[in-house]
Amino acid sequence: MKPSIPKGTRDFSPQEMVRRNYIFDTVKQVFQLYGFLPIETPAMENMETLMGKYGEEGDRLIFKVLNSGDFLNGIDVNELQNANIKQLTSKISEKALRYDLTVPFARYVVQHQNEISFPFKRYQIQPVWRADRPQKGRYREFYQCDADVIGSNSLLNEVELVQLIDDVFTRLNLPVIIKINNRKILSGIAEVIGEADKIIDITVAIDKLDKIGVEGVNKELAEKGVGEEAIKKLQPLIEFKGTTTEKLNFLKTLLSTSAVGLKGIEELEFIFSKPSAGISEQSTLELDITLARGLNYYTGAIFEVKANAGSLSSSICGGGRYDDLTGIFGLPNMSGVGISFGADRIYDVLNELNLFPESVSASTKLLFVTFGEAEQNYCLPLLAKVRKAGVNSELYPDAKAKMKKQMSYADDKKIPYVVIVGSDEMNSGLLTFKNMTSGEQTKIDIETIINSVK
RNA sequence: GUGGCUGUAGUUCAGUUUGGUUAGAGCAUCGGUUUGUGGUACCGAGUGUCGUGGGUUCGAGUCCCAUCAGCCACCCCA
Repeated sequence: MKPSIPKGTRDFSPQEMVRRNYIFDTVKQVFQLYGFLPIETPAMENMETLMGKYGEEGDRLIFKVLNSGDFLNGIDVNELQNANIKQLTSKISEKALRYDLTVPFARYVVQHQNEISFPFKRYQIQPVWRADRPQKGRYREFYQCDADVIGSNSLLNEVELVQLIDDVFTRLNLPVIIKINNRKILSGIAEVIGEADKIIDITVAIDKLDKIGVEGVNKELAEKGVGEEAIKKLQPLIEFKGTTTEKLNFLKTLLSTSAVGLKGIEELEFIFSKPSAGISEQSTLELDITLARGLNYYTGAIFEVKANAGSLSSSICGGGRYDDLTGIFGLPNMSGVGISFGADRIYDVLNELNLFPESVSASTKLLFVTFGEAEQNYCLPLLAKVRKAGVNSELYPDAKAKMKKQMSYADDKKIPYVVIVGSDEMNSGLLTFKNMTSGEQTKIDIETIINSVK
């Protein structure tokens, strides 16, 4: 059998893991800096926890887990043949792999509401799974790094999240463009053009503007049954260009008859008025009226971040405010706002742009090379001493291995120093100490070695 | 769910156009030159059901059909 792994999944070798940890560590540090606390939730959730939260497309992409044991128990042949997939699925599968971290978090909050003091700021870094067709920047198993504040309506949370995003990407040295919009504005627009019930179709179409252009958007709108008149009304909005202030003023006129729309504008004005605290020079903050985001549960601000360099055009971070995610689980009036970093996509971008720092490794510094068991025994206490001094070190384990083999091992592992021990060294107590970068070697005692390696 | 491209050694690929003897190369791995010296040198070694199944043919890695897998794009998304 030829070994392989499922489509869309990957192994991570040491070099990749070191780099991935660099991303996770950076994100985690910033999360903690902003006062978020960690939680974890199980890989699997009950099916009904997940279904229906992500739209129709989302349901299709949820990985279902087959019931254990005789999963066909109680299913008759007719049912199998008539194949109402949805109904059948619910009978043979009660669990599913989590699709994101936000919905499990909402479930967690409801379930643990009595232990939590609100507002609750949590972060969560775990893999999620989607039964999507893999392609560039898209995997079936990938890590999300989420930070959410729940139980607070304050728009200051939105402001903080923008700064947090900026902080993370500044630390990663990655120039990004942070786009903001507000679902209320999109609702207002749908309302004003008289197609309030088509809000989802309209936002999805508008979202594709920079990809398929004005004509493409209009075509899609028409296909979805949006009236000609309504599409016409939409044009000035789609084509509008200007500064943030200009955009907001323009929207105020356009949405003057929509209470929701005006509320959305007010919220955005607040957010844009605050971060005088500062976005770093390498990041751009932009109000993008066409930003929509597919997830159904967003109700207020929405965020999306794209790398300002490199070939990956999809978003590397996204989020928004949801007013009633916990309502479905029985806890109403609990507003939350959060963002999610896509670690794997960030990795791809940093990798392409060569932005990983050179020295992100904590590997072995010193290797003991010996000629046999006697030498190994002589080295063991020395090894313990070196480790006690806090130096990452190891002893080549196979006593019969040739020197060449041991030296190659050090070289492959990029171990900077080697200590060679044979009978001479054991007799004199002066060990051969070799600097693998310069090739120089000297005979010194173990204390001197520790001091020069530290 | 829709469309396009690609499957040959551990890996990256050549060979497919125009069917013809024993299917090659780089890298990696292992061994040796050197029983106490790596990264540079030289010598040597090994591995393939040519993705799978069927068909055409005297003969198929090469042509045809099916199937599976991977990649890319759409949809959607981190």
